[in-house]
Amino acid sequence: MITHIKDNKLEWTCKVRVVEKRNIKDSEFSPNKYRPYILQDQVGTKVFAMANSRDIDQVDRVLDLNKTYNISNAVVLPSKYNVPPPSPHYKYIWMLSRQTYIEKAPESDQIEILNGQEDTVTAFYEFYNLIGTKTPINFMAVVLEKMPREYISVRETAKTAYDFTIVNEEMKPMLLTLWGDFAIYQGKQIISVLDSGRFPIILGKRVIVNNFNGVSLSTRFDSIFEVNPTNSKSETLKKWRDDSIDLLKRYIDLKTYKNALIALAYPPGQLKTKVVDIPEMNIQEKGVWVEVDMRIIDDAPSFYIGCDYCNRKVCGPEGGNYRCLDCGNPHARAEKKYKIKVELTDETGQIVGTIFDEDFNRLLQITNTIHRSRSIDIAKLQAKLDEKKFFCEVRLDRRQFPGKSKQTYTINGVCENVKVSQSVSVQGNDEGPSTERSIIRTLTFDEALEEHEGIINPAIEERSGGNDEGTSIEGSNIKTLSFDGAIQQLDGNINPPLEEGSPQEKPSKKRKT
DNA sequence: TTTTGATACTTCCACGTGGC
DNA sequence: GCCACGTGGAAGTATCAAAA
Repeated sequence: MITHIKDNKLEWTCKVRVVEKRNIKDSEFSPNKYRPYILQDQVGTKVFAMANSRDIDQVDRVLDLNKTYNISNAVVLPSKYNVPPPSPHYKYIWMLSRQTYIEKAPESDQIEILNGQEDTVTAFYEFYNLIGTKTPINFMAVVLEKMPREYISVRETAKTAYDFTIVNEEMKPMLLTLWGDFAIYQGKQIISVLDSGRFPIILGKRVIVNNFNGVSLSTRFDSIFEVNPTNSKSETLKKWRDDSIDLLKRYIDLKTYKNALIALAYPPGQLKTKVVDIPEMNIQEKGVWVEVDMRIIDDAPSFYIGCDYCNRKVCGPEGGNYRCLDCGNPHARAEKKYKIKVELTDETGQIVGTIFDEDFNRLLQITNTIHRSRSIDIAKLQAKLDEKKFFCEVRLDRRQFPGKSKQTYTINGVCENVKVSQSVSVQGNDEGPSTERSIIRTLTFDEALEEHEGIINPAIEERSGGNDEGTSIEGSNIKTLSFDGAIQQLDGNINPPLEEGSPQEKPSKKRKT
């Protein structure tokens, strides 16, 4: 047992499983490098082990993740630092080197993982409620593509960071940002799989949920990843992936990651805040949802020219191709980015906020106004907005501009508030079981398609895929976006996911009222 | 030799000083 | 001697990446 090993005076052998291999790191106080490992014995005690500069490569070739070894006579040192060890009662560190006797245990004699709790995978629909909480979570997903951003400008420096779009088996899309070493090691590994034409499965541990792009995942210093993990949980996801390749490719073309907020927050299920209460609330990280009328304040939609990926302004011609110096996007396209001021009103008060490009385009889609038209008639648009109520997420804008007199708000995730004929639910803040999941409701962006009442369509299968006029996505027969973020394929040649727990499978099992 | 973020900002506390 | 207050360093914590 690990707990019996406290010095180097005795000859010892201990059977352990490699439960974590962390990335190689630079030593804080010397020019050396080290690689940390976490080993676990049969009773669940964990030990922090590491290999140093000149031994890393050799030790690494022997120790495989999730395999069991008999390790003898490693150098054992007391931990000098205040950082909690992986098992609080064992404050020693094992130094692994070329002198360490490491023997692979036979397949019949492997240590099974004992601790279920810390390996629990968090479901995507819980992510929205975890924004800004810094809670480390685990997740498993299919990686769709690498996004063009190469780095993030943090203050005066550019920090390496790669974004990937990922989806789960409910086709909920979102971004995963790998910072620093994670971009260099795991990022490159993922890219090489993607480059070979396959979509890897990724198991991530101890990542946090951020509000970038509405909702996204981001690494912490101690995050770990497994690309194409070999455990039983991943088999189901793998099978689903292999059955859904065409749908995944379609998702890439449609840039569905831009719908992450609507997909993961599920606006109809969110608690609505009254407008009058907003100024009193701290809503920087995760906003609050309101149910409002919308009035456009600007006479004409204002815009700027910016990077098609990171939205940052560039002083260049619209349509130009360039390298974005703000995010490193090597094939950036200078696009018109809309930005309009609107007034949101409910029965308690009103508030002024800004709607940026993505949500402005959503507004145009909702009102069936021609996408990216050269001149948008605000009066006509307003007339269409007047017929509707909207769900929006409101966040406090923490940026201070010169001459900014009062607090401003940013309006995200704009979608139409339509009557929901059946009650639907979403995972709330309570710790309810995950089976209390909503059924898919389809939000139509194409008003002409059906009468208004059909905008929420409970029965996807009943829809016919015939009339494609007015669809907002050119050359595609996809025309609806569910609140769950899944673009529905209507011609039926792709099977929707029907895994256990998928919304279609058990539409109304346990619904909250 | 070798240790799980770095940094900017905030809060806390010991200590010094001056007034009473 | 006690208290209020200021100061500096230590300790703790919040932030790091939206768009003008």
